[in-house]
Amino acid sequence: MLDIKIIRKDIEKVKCAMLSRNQDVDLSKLVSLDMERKILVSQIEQLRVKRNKWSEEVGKLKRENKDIPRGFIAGASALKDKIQEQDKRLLIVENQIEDFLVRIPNIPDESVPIGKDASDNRVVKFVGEPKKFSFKPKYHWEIGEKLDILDFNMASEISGSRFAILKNEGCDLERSIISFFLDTHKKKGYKEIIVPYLVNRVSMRGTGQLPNLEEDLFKCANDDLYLIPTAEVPVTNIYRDCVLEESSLPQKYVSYSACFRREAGSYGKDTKGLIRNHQFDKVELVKFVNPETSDEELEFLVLDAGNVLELLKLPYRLVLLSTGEIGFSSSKTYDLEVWFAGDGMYREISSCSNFKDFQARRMNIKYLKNKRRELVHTLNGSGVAVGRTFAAILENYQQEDGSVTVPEVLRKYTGFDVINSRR
RNA sequence: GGAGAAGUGGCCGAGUUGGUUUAAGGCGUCGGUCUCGAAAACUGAUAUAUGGGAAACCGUAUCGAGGGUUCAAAUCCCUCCUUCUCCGCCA
Repeated sequence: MLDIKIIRKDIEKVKCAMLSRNQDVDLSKLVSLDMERKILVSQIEQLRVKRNKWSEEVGKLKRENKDIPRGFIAGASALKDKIQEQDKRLLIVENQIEDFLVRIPNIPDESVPIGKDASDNRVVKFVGEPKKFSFKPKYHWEIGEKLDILDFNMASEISGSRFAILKNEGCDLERSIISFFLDTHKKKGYKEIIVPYLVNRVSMRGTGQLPNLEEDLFKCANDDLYLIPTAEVPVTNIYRDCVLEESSLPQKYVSYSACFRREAGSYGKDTKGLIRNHQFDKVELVKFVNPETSDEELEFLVLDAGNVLELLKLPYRLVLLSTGEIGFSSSKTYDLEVWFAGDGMYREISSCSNFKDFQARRMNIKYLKNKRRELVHTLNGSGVAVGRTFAAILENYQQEDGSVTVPEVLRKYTGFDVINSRR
C-alpha cells in the first residue's frame, strides 16, 4: 500500500509511476475522497469537544446533587445524533479510501527500466555455459517418465491437469534439492522456519495477494482460508503488527513449503511437465531490513539465489524486469532464468523483489529508529523453485542412454550418483 | 465438537452499584540529585495513531476486535477473535 501522503504531495509522480506499469488509475477520485475525509474529521472532532464538555458538566452537577438545567440533555442528545450521522458518513469515506488505496500497485524504483512487457526486460548477466549435447536433448517430462520417476497420467487421474506425481528416485531427488537449498541458505545466515499452508484473509492482504489477485488463489470457502501461493505470505506475516529492534535487522528467513496456484489465465501455457503446476515445492527467502539497506539487500538476495544454481552447475541468466513486468507489490524485481536444454530456452526459476515499505505498511511492521517507529522494508525471493530445479536437472544432466547424472553437490543427499532406467 | 474461565499501558496489576479515572499502584526503562564511581534513597519523565502549530503545546480516538444502549462506557447489552482449564474425538 502506498502512503496516501505521497499522493497528496506529489500526485504527478504517482500518476507517472502507474502509467509506466501500463495502469491508468484515476487518482482524482481518491483526492476528493481524502478532502472529504479531512473535513468530516475536523467537524466530528469539534462536535465531540462540545459533547465532552456537556457531559462533563452533567457529571459535575450530578455529583453535587444539583438539578440539570432544562433542555440540557435534549441539546446534548441532538449533538449525539449529529455525531453519529457524521461518523457513519466518515466510515463510508474511509472504507472507500482504503479500498482504493489497497488496489494501487507499488511505485517502481528509479533503476527499473521503463517498458511495456518482457521484451523491455534488461538481461544483466549470464552465468555458466549451456552444455553442448552430442544428441538431441529431451524434455524433462520425457526423461522423467522413461525413468519412472515422474507420472503425470497418474496425477491427472487423481487430481486433474497440472499436477505431478514423483516416484522412486524422483522422491529422493526432490527431497535432496530441498535439503540442499535449506542447508546452503542457512549457512548464509537465514533462519529456517516452517509455516502453515493455509492462511487467513488478513495475511493474504498483507503481502498484496488480496484483493487484486484473488482469482489465482485456491480458497477453502467453509473456513475462509486460502492455500498459500508461496511461503512469502505466512513468513512475511510473522511480524505483522510488530515493532522490531533496529539492532535485530536485517532478519533473514528461509522456508520450504508447497505452493498452490490456480494458474487462472494461463491455459495452454507450459501445459506439460513440472513448469507450471497447481502444486509445487519451493524454498523461499524473506528479509526484513532497515530501509537504508534494502537496495543492497536485494543484490545480496539475488546472489544467494544464484549461488544455489551455480553450485548445481545449472546455467542461468539474470534479468531485471521492466516496469510493465514487475509484480503488484514490488518496486524492483530480478528474475533468475535457468537454462532448459530440451527446447533451448531460459525460464524463470526465481524472482527476487524489493517491496520497500509497501508490504510493511499493509502489515504494520515497524522498527525502532531513535525511539521513533518507522516502517521496515521487506524483500523476498525464491531460493529457488524446487520443481523447476528438478526439471532443469533432468534436462541439463541427461545422458544419451536416457540416464541422468546427479549434480555433485546433491549426491551426499541422494546417496546415488545416477538415475538409470529400470526398464 | 461440548462445558467453563479470562483478555486493562513495555510487563504485573487495581478499577464491573456507568460521571473528580485526564486508567490507581508497582516493576522495568530513561534523565536528574547524591557519590571518586556504583548501589541504595529521593526526584522527574516514560503509550500509539491522527489533526492543528515553526515550536512549546493543544484537540480527537484507543482498556482483545466490532457493533449497540446513554448526555456520558474499561464498567451495561450483542456478535466475533484469542488464550487457558475440563470432557469428547483423533495422526
